[in-house]
Amino acid sequence: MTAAPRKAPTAPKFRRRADARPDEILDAALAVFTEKGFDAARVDDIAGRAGLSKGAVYLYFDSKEALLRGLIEREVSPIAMRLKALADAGGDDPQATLRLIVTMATQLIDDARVFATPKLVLAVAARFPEIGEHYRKRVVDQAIDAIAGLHRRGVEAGVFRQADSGAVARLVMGPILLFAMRKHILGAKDKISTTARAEAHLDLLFEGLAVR
Amino acid sequence: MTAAPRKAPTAPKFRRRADARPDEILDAALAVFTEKGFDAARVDDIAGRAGLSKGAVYLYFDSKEALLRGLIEREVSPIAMRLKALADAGGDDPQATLRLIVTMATQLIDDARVFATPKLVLAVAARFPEIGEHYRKRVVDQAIDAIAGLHRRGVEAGVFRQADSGAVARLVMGPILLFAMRKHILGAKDKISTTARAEAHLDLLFEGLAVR
Amino acid sequence: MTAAPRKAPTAPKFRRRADARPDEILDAALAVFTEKGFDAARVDDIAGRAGLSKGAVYLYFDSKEALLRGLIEREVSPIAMRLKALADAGGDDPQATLRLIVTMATQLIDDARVFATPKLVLAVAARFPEIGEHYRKRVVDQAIDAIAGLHRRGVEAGVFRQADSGAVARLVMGPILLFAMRKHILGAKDKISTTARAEAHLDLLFEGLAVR
Amino acid sequence: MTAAPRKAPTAPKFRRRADARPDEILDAALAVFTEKGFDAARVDDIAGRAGLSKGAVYLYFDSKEALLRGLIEREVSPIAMRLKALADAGGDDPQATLRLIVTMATQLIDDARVFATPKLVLAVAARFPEIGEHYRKRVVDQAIDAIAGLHRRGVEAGVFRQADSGAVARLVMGPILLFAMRKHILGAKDKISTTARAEAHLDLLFEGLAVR
DNA sequence: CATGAATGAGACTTCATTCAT
DNA sequence: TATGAATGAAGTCTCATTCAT
Repeated sequence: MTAAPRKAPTAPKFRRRADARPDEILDAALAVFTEKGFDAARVDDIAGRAGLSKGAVYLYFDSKEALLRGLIEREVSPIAMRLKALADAGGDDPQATLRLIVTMATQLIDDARVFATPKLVLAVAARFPEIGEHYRKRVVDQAIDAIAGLHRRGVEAGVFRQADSGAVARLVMGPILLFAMRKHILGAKDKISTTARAEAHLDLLFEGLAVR
Repeated sequence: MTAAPRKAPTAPKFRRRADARPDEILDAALAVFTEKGFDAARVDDIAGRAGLSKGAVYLYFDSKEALLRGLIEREVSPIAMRLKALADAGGDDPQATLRLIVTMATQLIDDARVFATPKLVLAVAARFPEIGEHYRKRVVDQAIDAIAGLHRRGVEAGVFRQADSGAVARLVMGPILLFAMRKHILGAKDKISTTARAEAHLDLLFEGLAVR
Repeated sequence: MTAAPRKAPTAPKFRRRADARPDEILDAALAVFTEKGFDAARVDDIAGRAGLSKGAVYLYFDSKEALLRGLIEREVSPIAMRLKALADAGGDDPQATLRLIVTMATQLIDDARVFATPKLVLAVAARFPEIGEHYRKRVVDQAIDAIAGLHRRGVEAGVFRQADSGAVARLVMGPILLFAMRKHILGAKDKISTTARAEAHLDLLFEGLAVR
Repeated sequence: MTAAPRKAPTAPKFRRRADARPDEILDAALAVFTEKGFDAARVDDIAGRAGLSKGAVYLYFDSKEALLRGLIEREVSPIAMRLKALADAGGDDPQATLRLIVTMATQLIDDARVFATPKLVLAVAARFPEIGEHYRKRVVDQAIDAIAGLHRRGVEAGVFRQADSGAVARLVMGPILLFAMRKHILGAKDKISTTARAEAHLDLLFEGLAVR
């Protein structure tokens, strides 16, 4: 609805920064959403962190929800792309490729900023199921499929044992996710070196548990 | 884990064991919180689902947040207890115990009601870090420790290969969690039989990936 | 959207007044809407005038617009009913009936409270065309039809000259409306006695209408 | 009454006689105000419809309210002038003059653009009483006085019956206003030819007014 | 114990107005 | 002149919380 006559607002304190704005706002939104959750985050906070007034945010995004969706989309796209590439490439030495993937994933996900989006998606998925689903399809399932494909090719090449490729993918990704969740969501503080962790994971992956 | 038992089914709808109330309210709270998230859930909804008026909820709980904390606590306690038992017991046949654990965990976590609390905790942890931490300490880390202990004893017994026990625990739990997350939080619909899944997981766990 | 944790509000100062509330609120709404117009009226004002807090208004009405619609409806219904009665009744002495109608209408519409709703409708119709249309159909056209019918019956009875009944109706109602508009909307202050006005109007009307 | 004339149709869209601007803006303002009402109209809309940026509007008008006042003033002035002329002139044949007035007024007011200002004034008068009053004094009362004067002179000339001149004026204008209001404000759709309507009105008018 | 009317803080969103460019 | 980014006041609506009954 509209309103009674407005008083003269004070002049803007800062001047335009052109079209970096949407991205800056999304950065701020990611930070605040991740910190407080979607609902508890106030648009004011986001605006403040982006160095803008509340109203300015609405110059670029229609609503708080649009902010969330735009954010997820921005974060999802490049990942999805990289994963697609991953899925297609890396076939000649499946073992080495898997090593690389595990090492990199372990390292990457250790970075709070990298895990910020997944964390947010997890928190928000109950309230916005399509966001969760979208993220799954474009990221989680993409990753799983990439690893499953890698496994299948490894089987064909005779370097991987015949097995349920989906289970393999979960065996590869699950532990990494579990660690990230404990650390970034549940506040675990344990300081294990990333490389050690990756090594231990790979070791188990390749050797299996049981003594033979 | 869900609704409290009613005494006489033919009894008037309004008379029940007075002390069942708090539990019924927590049941309702869990349902609504899980569905909508903590912030979006309205106390009114919870009251309604519990068959009470909003005001009545405040006879049993001081605040919405108290509802959340009480809920987590109620759900955490029995699990923590069971996990403690698990950690202490099951030493004589580590392989069989592990099989049992994986099978049961896979099965249990498939049930949306069982995963409701973890899901809620994940969603709420950014806003209430102590809740996340509490849950981690009493549940996640308990489970990890239990499995790690099992592994260590298995190593001593010569049935498990020497390895980083924490990594083993993650290898065991991670994939189960990953699957649950995809299903219950990210809305995945794939219908794989639980037992098949448990089997595949165990197979990989015991055999390792690489051909030897 | 929802929000951060709430502080404890102070207790309600007044106690329930049961189901007179909606009507009291509509009274207040009519007053404030008429005074300031729909947009400039603040729900707070309405609530205040009804002796309630802002929030309480929303216990009874979904939105400010619902308030407006509810209000119009409440005001329209009894008028529509009376007009319907008018249309059906008063056939035996068309001249006397017309005298009565003009006198009463002139008198009634002189009362600012009576003209408050038409005034509001006029102000609001551009923004809410259906409200305008609804009011027209149920009130304005009803009145016009009633008078036109009266004229037609008068013609049949031989007491009114043959003429376009719609034009007659406008000749009867138009001047009354014009006066009301000048007074209640455009702030005219002229103090002509209502009866004198009605007489002058009737005089002009009958000199043209009556058969000679 | 509407868009200002463009010089060369082939000229660049951006160059026009600089002083046409205010008028173009007022045209746009009238359109938007009439459509949505004063409060609901956004300065942005007005600017857009005038082919300018929001900021540019403020180069010509101090505020939204100034826009409204300037608009009313612009629309009022020529009418007021014409009415003054009407009042002074047209004395020799009062009957013919009245015929002319009724016919023209009926025709004119049928045009939505002509009635746009009265419609706006009606909608806005509750919020800005001075505007309503100003409009009444300069337009409504001018018109009434003109007709009343015409009547008086007609009485002196012996062609009109002795009567309350104000009532006569209302009898002349009221029906025309009523029809316009139904059509332009309350959305009535009836398609009666203007001339037929004027004739019917005049017929009724003269049968009562004329000396016999 | 239970109800539900009432409160009031607070958050989202809109938009008149300003001003550097 | 003209633009359009930016501000911030203000208003609608929601909902946790309270308390008379």
